[in-house]
Amino acid sequence: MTGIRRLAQHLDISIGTVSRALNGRPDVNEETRRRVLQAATELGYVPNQSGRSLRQGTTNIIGFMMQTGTEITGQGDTFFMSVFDGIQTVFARHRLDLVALLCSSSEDPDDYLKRVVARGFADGLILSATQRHDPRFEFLAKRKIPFVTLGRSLTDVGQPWLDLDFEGMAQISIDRLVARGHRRIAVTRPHDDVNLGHLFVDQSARALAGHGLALDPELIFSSLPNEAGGYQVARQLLAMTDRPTAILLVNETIAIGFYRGLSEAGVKPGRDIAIIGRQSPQSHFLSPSLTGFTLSRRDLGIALAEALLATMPAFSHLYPDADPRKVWSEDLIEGESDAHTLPA
Amino acid sequence: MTGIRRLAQHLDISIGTVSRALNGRPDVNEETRRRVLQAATELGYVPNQSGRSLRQGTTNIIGFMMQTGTEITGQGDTFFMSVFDGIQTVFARHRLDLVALLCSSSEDPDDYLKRVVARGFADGLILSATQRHDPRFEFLAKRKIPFVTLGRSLTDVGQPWLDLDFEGMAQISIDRLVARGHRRIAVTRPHDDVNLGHLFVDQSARALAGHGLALDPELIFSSLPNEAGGYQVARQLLAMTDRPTAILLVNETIAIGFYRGLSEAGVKPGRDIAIIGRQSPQSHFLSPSLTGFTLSRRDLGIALAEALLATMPAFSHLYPDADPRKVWSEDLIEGESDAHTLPA
DNA sequence: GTGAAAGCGCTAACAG
DNA sequence: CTGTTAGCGCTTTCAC
Repeated sequence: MTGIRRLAQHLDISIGTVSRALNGRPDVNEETRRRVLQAATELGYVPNQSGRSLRQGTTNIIGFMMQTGTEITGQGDTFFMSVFDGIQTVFARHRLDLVALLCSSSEDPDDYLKRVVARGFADGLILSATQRHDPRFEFLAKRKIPFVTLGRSLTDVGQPWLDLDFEGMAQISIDRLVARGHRRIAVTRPHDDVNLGHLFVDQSARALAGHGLALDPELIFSSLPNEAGGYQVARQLLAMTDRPTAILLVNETIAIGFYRGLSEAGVKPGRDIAIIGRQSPQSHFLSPSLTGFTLSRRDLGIALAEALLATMPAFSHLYPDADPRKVWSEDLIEGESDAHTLPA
Repeated sequence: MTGIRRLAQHLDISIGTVSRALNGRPDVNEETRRRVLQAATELGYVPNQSGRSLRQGTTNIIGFMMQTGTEITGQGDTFFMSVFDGIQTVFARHRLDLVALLCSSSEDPDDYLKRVVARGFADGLILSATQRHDPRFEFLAKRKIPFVTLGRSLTDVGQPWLDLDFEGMAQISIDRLVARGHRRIAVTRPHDDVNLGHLFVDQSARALAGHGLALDPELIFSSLPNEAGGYQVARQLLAMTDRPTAILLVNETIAIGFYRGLSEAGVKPGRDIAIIGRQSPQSHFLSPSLTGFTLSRRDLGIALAEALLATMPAFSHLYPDADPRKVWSEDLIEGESDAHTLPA
C-alpha cells in the first residue's frame, strides 16, 4: 500500500476525497481538508508525477533546451543561470518546475527535441541558440506544443520570441564610432548559423551605409563564441596590413580573449583601437574598461516566462498583455575601450 | 486513438506485441518486430514517459541538481556544460537522459530535493555544491534513491562521491611557494559552508605546519566564488599593512577579479605577489599567465556517471569496478604568476 | 509467438 | 460533502 491509497487508509477516508482535498477543490469539508493536509505533511506524501501526468496529460514541467559542450553555448558563464532565476520567479507562482533539457553535443538537436516531445516530457519549452533556419519551430508548431524562443529566426510559425536588440546595438555602436572619426570598422560574428550573427552583421552594414561607408568583407571576423575565439580574432586582426581602427564584439565572452591578444602585441584598447562589446561578469574586470551593452538577465528570464505562459491555454488569461514578440534593448555603458577620437 | 494503441491498430496486431517488439523482447517474430519498428519510425511513435514510468516505476532520467542565480554556483555554466557532456557519453549507452534540476535561489535546496524525489522524477541523482553537513544525503539514503555527489561532506551515508583533490592542490601549492622563499601565504575560501573550503584551508594549514609555518587567520579570505569576490579579496589584501607575499585561489572564477584588483594598485603577479589558482577558459587569457591546476571536466563527468550507475541495481553489473569514491587529482600548469623567488 | 487483461497512481465524473 | 469507479499509456503476466 503506497501513495494516495496509503494516505487514504491512514485517514480512513476514500482516495477521491484525499485527492480533492489536496488539490484545493471547493467541495471538501474544511475539517477533512485540514486532516488530509496534516497527514500528508506527516507522512511526507507528494503525488506521484507519473500518475498525475498520465491522468491529466500535463507534467507541470517546462523545459529549457540547451546544448552541452563548451564551444557551443556562446553565452558567458553565468548568463543562463541568471536567466533561469528570472524564469523561476514567474513559474513558482504556478507550481511549474523549470528543468534544463541537456542535448548532448553528439546528438542532433532536432532529434533530441522530437524525443523529448513524444515522450510527453514537458508542457512547454523554451528554446535558445535559434538558428537562421530552425526546423524545431515547425515541429513544435505541428505538435501544438507551447514554446517560446530566446532568439529570432527566419523560420516563423507565429511563435512568441524574445531577442536581444542586436540591430540596436549595431546601430548605436556604429554611429558612436563614426562620430569619433572611425571609418574602418570591423565586426565579429559567431562561426555557425545562429541567427544573431546575421542580424548583427546586416545592421552594421546598413548603419555604415547610412554614413556613406561600406562594411569591408575582410573586416567580418567569424569566431567561436568563447574566449579562445576572441583571441583568434585579435591575432587575425593584428596580422592585417590595413587594420581596422575599431571593432564590435557581438558575443559576451570573446572580449577577454580579444583583450589578451591585443595586449600581447602592445595594442591598447581606447588608444590604438576602439572596442565596443557586451558587458558580462567577466568583462567588468577588463582593463581598460570595456564600453559595452548590458542587460538584466533576470528580467529577460521573467519576460521569457511570461511570454511562454501567455501562449499556454491554462495560463494565458493571467497574462493578457504579455508581449508575444519583443526586442530587448540593452543599455550602453561607457568605458575606456573606445575613449579616443581619431584625427580628421 | 493514440499512442501504442494507434500503432497496434495500424498494424492490426495487439498492443502487447507492439510493446514487446519495441522493447526488444526475444519472444517476438522477427518479421513482426521489423514491421513494428518500421511503423514506429514512420508514425514518429515514442512511448509516453508517464505511462511507462507508472508501470515500471522508473523514468530513465537522471537529475543533476544545481542552484540557479549567479552568486551561488561558483562554477560557471561552462564548467558544468563540459561535465554534462562527459556524463552524457556514458548515459547515452543506456538510453538514460540527463536533465538539470534547477533549484531556484529562493527555494530551500532540501525542500526542492524532497519534492523532486517524492514526485518520482528521476531514477538517480547527482548532487553538486555539497555542504560540510548536507542533509540531502540522509534523505536520499533513507528513500534509497541512487545518487552520487560531486564533492565530499562530513555527512556520510556511504554514498559514492567524486571530488577534486583540494588537499593535493593545497599541499603542492604550499610546498612550491615555500620553496620559493614565501613565508607569509594567504588562502581564499568560499563564503558559505561548502565543504571544499574546509578541506582546502585545513590542508593548507597542515602543509604550512610541515614547513614550520603557521596559517595566519588574517590571511584566510572568504569570498563569493565569482569575479567580484576575487576583486574584493584583492582590495582587502592590498589594504593590509603586513601583506602576504603569496596567495592560493581556490575557486576558478575569482582569478579574474583578483588580477584586476591588483593591477589597479600596480601590483604585478609573479613580481610583487605570487598566485596559484585554477585554470579555466577565462584564466587562460590572464596576463601574466596564471600558475594553476587544471582538469578534464569531461573525464570528470564520465567518472561521475559511472560511479552513479555502479550504485544502481539495473546497471551495477556493467560497472563492477567503478571507483565508488575518488579524489580527482589535477595537474599544475606553470605560469608566470608565481615565477619570482623571494630573497632569503 | 500472440492476444487478452490486470494494474501502476492518480484525477474527474457521477451517484448518492 | 463523500465514496465509487473508469481510464490516462504502458508493460507484463497468463492463457492459448
